[in-house]
Amino acid sequence: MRDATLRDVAELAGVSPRTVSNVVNGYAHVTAATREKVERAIAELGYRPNVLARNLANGRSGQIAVVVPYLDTPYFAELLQAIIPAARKSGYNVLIDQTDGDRQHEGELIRRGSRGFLFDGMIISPLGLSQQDLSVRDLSLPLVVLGERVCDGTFDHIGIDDVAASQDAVSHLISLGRKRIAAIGDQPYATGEAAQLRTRGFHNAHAAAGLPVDESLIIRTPRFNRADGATAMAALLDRDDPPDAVFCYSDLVASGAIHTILERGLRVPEDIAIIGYDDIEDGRYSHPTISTISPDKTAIAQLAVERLIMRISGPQPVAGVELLAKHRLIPRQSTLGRS
Amino acid sequence: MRDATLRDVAELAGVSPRTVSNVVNGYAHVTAATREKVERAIAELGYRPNVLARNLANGRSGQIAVVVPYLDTPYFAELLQAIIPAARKSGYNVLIDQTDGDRQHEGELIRRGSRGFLFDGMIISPLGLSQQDLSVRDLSLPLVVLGERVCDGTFDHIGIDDVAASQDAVSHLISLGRKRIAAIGDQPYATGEAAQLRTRGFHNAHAAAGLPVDESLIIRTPRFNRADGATAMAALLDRDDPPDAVFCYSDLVASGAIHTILERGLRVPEDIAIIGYDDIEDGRYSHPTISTISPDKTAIAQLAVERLIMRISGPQPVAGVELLAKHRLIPRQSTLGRS
DNA sequence: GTTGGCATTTGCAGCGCTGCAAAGGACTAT
DNA sequence: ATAGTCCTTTGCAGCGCTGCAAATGCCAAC
Repeated sequence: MRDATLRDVAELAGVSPRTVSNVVNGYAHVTAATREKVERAIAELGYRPNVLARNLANGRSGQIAVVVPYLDTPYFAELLQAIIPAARKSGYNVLIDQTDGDRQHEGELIRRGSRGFLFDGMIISPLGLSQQDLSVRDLSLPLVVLGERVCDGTFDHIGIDDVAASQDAVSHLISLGRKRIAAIGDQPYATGEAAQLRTRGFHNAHAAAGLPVDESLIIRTPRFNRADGATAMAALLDRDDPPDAVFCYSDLVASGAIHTILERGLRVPEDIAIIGYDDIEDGRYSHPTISTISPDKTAIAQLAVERLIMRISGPQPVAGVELLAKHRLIPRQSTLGRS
Repeated sequence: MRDATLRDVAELAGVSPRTVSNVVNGYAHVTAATREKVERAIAELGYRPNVLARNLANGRSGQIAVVVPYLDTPYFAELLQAIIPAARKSGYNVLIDQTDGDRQHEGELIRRGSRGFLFDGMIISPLGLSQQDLSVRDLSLPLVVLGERVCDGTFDHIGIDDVAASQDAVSHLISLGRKRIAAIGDQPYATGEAAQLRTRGFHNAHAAAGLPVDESLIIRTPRFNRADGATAMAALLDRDDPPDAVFCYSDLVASGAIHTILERGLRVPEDIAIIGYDDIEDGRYSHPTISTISPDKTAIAQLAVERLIMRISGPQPVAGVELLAKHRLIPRQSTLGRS
């Protein structure tokens, strides 16, 4: 049978459709008697407002898009897990998009491609987009950018202090007496900003300790995944002078690196200490457990949603702000050993 | 500035709005000349069809909901990663919902709660819902159920042959000469159907090999996560007669179990062999790598989307079918050792 | 008794698009 | 010349809801 509409309810309750709408939307000036009549009719007919029609009428979709490069990367999955409830609490649905880090795809999204009317705003964690790409986007799209990007003032940006966090990680390795420290995950190109910040933190930590940096120990990888970590680590181990510690730019990289080390019969952390980045659940259960930098994901999610909704409902344009969530160092077995 | 509408384009091109609509939708009988005129106008105005309005007009939302218990469980993340492109290829957007396995939440969804008009159909991987819950759903909602559930004929169901797969896993352990084999992940209650099927496979394998089953080695867990695996394994190790192999009902459980074993200074697989289920990426890089049952996730995703779309567009009602995707045993270090 | 003010309810129009069916036009067959 | 056919384009109405502003009713105040 056809779904009940506002009009059906109105008829049954003996009021105008507009009044039913008022009741449904919690409009203040409705007498208790009317409200009750209407509510009874609603219950009787099993009426549910048609979100589509509502959205069309008021020009809002009630959905926000969250765009990540890879859904199956634990860090993003965990972040999404936090974003969805935060958005729902504010009455928004989340539309998830994965781009595989494809610049074109990401570009189409921020220019509001074919599906542009489907969401009121977007939280994006760009991988392929450069700073420049971001500035030619559809400016009418409320946007919050996650991850390390310098903010150009037209959108909001939320992340953690990558330089400081990386410095913390490397200082931790140094404090354990490690001298030859490698880094896995540097990226030279325009879109590798996050990587570059981490590399800067790597240098800072050395400088702070008066330790020289062996540039050849900074390994570049195309992505931050396990396979890249494993490969890069293999290259390091093939050298005559392998490192005694490695700062990995993600926990996945760390996981791959550890895999390679153990495969070769070496020990973590006795032979080589490893620290990662992101604090994914995996690292708390792997063997050894992985020391890491833990960004406050809940805070990031919360901030991102709040900020986006503010942009959606508030008057445009608002100057973009840069918000930093907290992070902390979590030492585990991969640096401390089994205690 | 206001977005261009169909009418704007029509005016500029000097045709009726309906004709523009025809062009946009690729209606066959439009002369090349007209089509070109319209297309030029579209380009000039930067017109993009308003999906919301379109959906309202034709009564379709163009979105399908995919409901999983936990987004950050690698298995579901990997499955989603496969479902999204499959759906998009057919012109559908995916709306992701996580329920935390909450029965109420899942129940509201399949009864088409408040957001009911937002999607045309649903793919759900239920955790809290029992067979009975599923049958009182909104029957007008095209539904595809994932995971192990017996199909009641009103919806489609897609999974793998859990009993056979589990039997394969346990037979593998037996073929390696293991005698005291434990199982972690059994669930007695109505919603633990998947677990019960796996337990049945566990029994079958023993029977096939003429090996007795020690029922006390079948450990129940509330969920299939790492923490549960770790706890259950600890209980097994605390016994006077610990097992020499464990069949874990998910790779996460296996990961947790391995964690515990290694923490206690025992070796995998020398002391205890472990096999998991799901083939998540994690297990290919952990140490040791985890032997597992690999369900064909791409096939599951493909089948689920195809079947759902068929239900959405086809004439209702169609009898529910039971589709099985392939699975295979992937032996790795956690049973074979380092080769 | 009348007026003003407020609480409550209503009608209208329209969000931007498509389904439907029919009108118009060109062409062929009779 | 006329009817029949097919291709192309069009108009109408309406999907179900809300913004807006006006209408209605009620009460206190004059």
